[in-house]
Amino acid sequence: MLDPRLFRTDLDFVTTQLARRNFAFDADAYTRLEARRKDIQVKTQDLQNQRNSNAKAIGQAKAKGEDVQPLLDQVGQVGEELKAAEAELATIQAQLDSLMSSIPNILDEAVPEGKDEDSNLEISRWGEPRQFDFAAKDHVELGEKLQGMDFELGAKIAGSRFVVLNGGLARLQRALIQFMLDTHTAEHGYNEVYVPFLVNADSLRGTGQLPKFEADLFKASSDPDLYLIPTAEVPVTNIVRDVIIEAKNLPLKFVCHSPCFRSEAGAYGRDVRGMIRQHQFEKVEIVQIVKPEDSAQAHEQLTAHAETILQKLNLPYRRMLLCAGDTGFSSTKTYDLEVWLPAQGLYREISSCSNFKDFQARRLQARWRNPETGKPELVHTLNGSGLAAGRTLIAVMENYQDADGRIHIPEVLLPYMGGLTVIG
RNA sequence: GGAGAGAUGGCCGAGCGGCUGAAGGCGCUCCCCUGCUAAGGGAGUAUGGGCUUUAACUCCCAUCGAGGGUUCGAACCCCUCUCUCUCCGCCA
Repeated sequence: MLDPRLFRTDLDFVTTQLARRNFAFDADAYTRLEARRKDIQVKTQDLQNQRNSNAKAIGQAKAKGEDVQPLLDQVGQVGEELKAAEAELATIQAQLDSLMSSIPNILDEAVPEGKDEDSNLEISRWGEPRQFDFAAKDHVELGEKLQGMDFELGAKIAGSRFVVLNGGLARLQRALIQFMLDTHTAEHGYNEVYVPFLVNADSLRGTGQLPKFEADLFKASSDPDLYLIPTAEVPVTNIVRDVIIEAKNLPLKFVCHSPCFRSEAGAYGRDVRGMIRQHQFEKVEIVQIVKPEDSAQAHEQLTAHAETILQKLNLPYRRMLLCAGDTGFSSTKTYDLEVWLPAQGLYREISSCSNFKDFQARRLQARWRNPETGKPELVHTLNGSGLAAGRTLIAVMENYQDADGRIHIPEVLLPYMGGLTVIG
């Protein structure tokens, strides 16, 4: 949710900024709605004021033992009028809310123009892709050969876009998760949390998945309304919903492992092969809640924390700055980390690190008390994958394979593998 | 799943249908007093909105778990829901 004041003070700025995203904002419709809201709100509050002073007068007259009947006769129609005005205000307010919550965040100045991923900007590269003296196999082939990755079984048990991992590969994924959690808590100062994997609609509104992206979610129950989380970002960021945080407690840094569930509606035919795009996958998420002045720096830092994982695993990657058209709805600026997949010979998204500034905080009413003003002010929220475990598993398999299709365990994972050094 | 009790400011806690946005206490902030400490005295201390062509103040509106209702008027009465606690049952 954007700042309503920005709309009142600089509507042109809002319109041109949203156009960068190819978001057509109807400023005239907004202006008309806002004018009506103001009108009716003033009228409603006027009537409420009348009602209150009438009621007060009756109360006082009664206390003095006077006859209140003449007063009662006077106030008759205020109630009806007020009721109508309140109903109208509620309708307009709902329209305005629905309009406002469908508007994406304003992009950071640094975000390059462009309509899709082809315009994303490469910021840096790390690591040298390994030279293979044999034809590198992809993870599907490797997984089947090792009898550690079974998509048919996943399909039998659940359906398409599900997988069953077995033996060493299942353990390798768990090792990756453990390694990531340990690194972020011990070296990067994050606090590990365990959270609900089913969330209510309020939480999804807070982080921006609702109302616009319901189709991407799995709804688990209608009474009560519960959804499977598409990312731990949702429950973790909602820790601070409706909270006023003391300045001394900032920044808050959370790390959380969770399964993620995505319906991938609209992704039919894309990435059908293998574990790239599943309905269920494991991810370690890092989240920061910071003072507004710190968020730009925190964004760099948080992205570097995710990069550390790739570096320790010795997986070549590059950092991309997403262009205007590719940046997510709630984000002002997003870095994607893309890991090298040798079988396909390309870099593939494995982490997405975003600065939401106050966009989520406004929906969440997540605030801090600014000691300078003594007033509650909105915090800035950030998050990033640190990393997507399923895709990291793929990257390790493909980058650490040998000519016989065996997977060598990266050194940093050895302590988590119970003595296993090679799978296969 | 069954039976019962409850939800009021940062915390505890009072609250008769009518000057109650809310007593009192604790905490916190500022001031006074005291040689230091302790104690004492005074003042202040919710959030959002109306609000925009400045800012402050005054003013107005809303909010006592949430949503409806009754009423001229609801923290208080009625209904629905959510959550918490106690006991019983079940369970990893």
